[in-house]
Amino acid sequence: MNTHSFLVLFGRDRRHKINKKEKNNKYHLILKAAVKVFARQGFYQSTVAQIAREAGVADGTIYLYFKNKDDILVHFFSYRTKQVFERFRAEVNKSDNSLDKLRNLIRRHLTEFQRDRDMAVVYQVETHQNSRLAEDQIREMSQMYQDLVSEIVETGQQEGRIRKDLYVGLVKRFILGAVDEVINTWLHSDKNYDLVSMADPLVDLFVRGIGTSD
Amino acid sequence: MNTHSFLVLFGRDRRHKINKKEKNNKYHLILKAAVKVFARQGFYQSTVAQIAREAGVADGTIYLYFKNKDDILVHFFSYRTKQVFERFRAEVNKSDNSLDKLRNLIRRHLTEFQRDRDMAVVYQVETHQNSRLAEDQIREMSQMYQDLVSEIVETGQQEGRIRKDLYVGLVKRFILGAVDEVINTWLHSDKNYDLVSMADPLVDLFVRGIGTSD
Amino acid sequence: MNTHSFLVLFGRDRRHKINKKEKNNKYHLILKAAVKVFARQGFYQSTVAQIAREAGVADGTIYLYFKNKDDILVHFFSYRTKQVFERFRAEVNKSDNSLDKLRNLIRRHLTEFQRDRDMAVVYQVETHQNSRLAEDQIREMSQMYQDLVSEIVETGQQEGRIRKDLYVGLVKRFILGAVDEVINTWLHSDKNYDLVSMADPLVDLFVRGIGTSD
Amino acid sequence: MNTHSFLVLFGRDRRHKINKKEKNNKYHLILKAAVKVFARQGFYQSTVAQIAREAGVADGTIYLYFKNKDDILVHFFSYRTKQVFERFRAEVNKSDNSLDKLRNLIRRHLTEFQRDRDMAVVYQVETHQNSRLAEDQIREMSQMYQDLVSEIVETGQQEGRIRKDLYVGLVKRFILGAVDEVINTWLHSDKNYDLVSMADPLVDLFVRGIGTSD
DNA sequence: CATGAATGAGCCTTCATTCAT
DNA sequence: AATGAATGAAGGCTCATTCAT
Repeated sequence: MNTHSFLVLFGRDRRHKINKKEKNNKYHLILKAAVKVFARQGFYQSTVAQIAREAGVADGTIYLYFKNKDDILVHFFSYRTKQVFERFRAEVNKSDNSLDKLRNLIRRHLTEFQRDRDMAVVYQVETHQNSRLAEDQIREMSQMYQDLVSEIVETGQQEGRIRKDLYVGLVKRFILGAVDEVINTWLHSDKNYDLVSMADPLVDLFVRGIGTSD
Repeated sequence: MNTHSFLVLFGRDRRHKINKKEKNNKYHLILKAAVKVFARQGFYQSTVAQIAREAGVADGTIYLYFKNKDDILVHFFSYRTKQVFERFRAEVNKSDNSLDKLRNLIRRHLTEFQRDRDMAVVYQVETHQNSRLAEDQIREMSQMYQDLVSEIVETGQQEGRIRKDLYVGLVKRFILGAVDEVINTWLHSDKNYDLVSMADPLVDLFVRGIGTSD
Repeated sequence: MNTHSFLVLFGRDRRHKINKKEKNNKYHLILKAAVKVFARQGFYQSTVAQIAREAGVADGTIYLYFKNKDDILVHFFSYRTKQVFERFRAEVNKSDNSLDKLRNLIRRHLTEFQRDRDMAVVYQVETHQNSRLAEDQIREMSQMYQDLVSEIVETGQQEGRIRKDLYVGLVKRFILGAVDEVINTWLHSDKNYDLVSMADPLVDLFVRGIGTSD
Repeated sequence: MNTHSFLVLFGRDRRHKINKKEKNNKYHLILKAAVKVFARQGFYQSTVAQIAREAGVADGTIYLYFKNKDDILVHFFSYRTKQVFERFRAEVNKSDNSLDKLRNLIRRHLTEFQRDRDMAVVYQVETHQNSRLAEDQIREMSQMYQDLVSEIVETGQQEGRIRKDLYVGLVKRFILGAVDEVINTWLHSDKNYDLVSMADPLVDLFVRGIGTSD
């Protein structure tokens, strides 16, 4: 007996809630199917019919949950990706040490993107597009990430673990860019290596650079 | 015997020369127009008619120089972008010192992408797509870039300027990723700052990292 | 034996009455809502969902009272409009004098159409359509109207008040057409004048024409 | 050898003109086909595919000549119907006598609408619609017609042939309405009688009315 | 070589209708 | 009886590509 049947048997009066959940389920069902299709073929190469087929619903059903095709992408960013980025913050907060914060962030980043490859692909593509359909959502997430790095750098500088002569704006791009590229390479590879194992070497590069100390 | 066969028999040489030149001109004309349109609207959002209008030719003319719409993008990568990447090599060769090589590479990279913004946009988008129309070309260029970094790292290690305990494969992504992100941010900004000025601080980060030495 | 059969056996009368009344209520509710929506947007531009919303019922409920969308229009004509046209007859019967009959008819016509603007619009549109969904109903009403005019003319001819050298078939169209156009103009105006006030001048035109007597 | 090949052989220098005409022809071809389909099924029941088939062109070709489906109707009114209404004016100008002017107008009206039945149907439907796609064009034509009637009435009043105690605004609707209804009835009949033969009896009704003189 | 009118496959979206609840 | 989520057929429109001139 699983959680669901438990609710059915003992939680009858929660009927409305269950319905709510089922409705929610279809929303998520379509969203997940859409991201899968987008990941495989790209947004513009994907058809609503393909998404519907992937989700196992009729074409028209899509429009009960999303305004139009574009809207699916917007929802993906404002729901799924935002969710992931909020986990990043939680991870950073787990430690007080700046370098641990950084390591936690990178590890989590790679972990989440490895776990949900479809999300990773769509995220990569869309954030590098010029005319971004989910412009606002992307900007918001980017800001969230940069704030985390800012916080890490500031903490590190106070601790004396991070250099004080840094242009923080550049550090943000430096870190995000490197992580993105590691993910991007993984996505275009055969993916038969562990993405998360890149975290520690990467952090090492961030902190110590490639140069010798002298 | 019609007009055409007359020219074929008696006007061959002259005709061929003129055609060659015109063809070349129009080929580049269309290519440039296409990249401009792609940069503005994305590949799939751009229409052949728009490219033709931008180039000042008829729609049908496009098909005298390119097999189809996809082919334009392939040509862009195999012609224009390859050209740029070859300049990177030349730049790296200008110095014997590994860190100078690196600095030269990054500077040239930023210089070229700042100079031709349309190319930059199309390059960014296309290299992050999953289903890459110009798969082969992109792979080739990526390889070219990575070879440069490999060479720099090896040189540096021999010189004692670059750490020996590095996973070179990761260093490549580390560097390319950071540069890409700096460019990407610039492309999505108001572009009223000098991209090339990011080169030296970036190289400094690559070499020394963000950590304090102790 | 279930709840339903219990009611069938012991509660027949009461149940039927209630149902009949509720059904009737909802039937009229939907019909009125439909006409309102049709008047605003035209039949084909109106959706069943809009009608349902306007009536405050669920989409599916419509189909408990009407076979399909077309059927609503048919019912409108066979119920509402027919009702109106029957009042015309009553009005004509109120007088024995042919010209009074005519005046009463025109007045009533304008009065009813001014009172129920939605009906007026739908009637106007539908009677001028080529492929009439409510073909039979419209034909029947048209016949009803023409019979009234026939009767008026015949009475008038016997009284010596109406010319005997008339092609009665044409007179019918002459009168109905003029009234229709007066209504049509009113419907497309700002409607801030009294439609009924047109009755007497109109009857005057019907009777005396625009020419001088000599 | 047919007409076409004759032109090809001997009429070469008219090449451009022929093209121009053919182009024009396709515009008219589609317009005519569209009106035919609209007349048969109504605007909203007609599909672009049907129009294309009727015109013998591809669906997409429609959009080379018209912005969208609505635009076809607008063009119909601003081109074809306007043309007809301008002939009305010419006809009215043919005589100086007010009653002859009126007779000429009515005759021409019935003649043109009998000649082009498709136009007649579309005109009837569209002018009685509430939400008129060709609102402006219809208003303009209506005005044109009313101006003609105004002119006729004024002339007649000066001549002493038309009563001076008339509300001219009503006379316009009185006349147009009756004519419209005569046409409307004809359109919904088997059309095996001559519409134009209604002109004289109708004018007689307009001028003398149905009443006896005393 | 160059043109651009014509094509028609394909896609997004709407909406009348059904049916499980 | 009533609901409204789900369906899927159908239609307007776009646009890459062709080909007669």
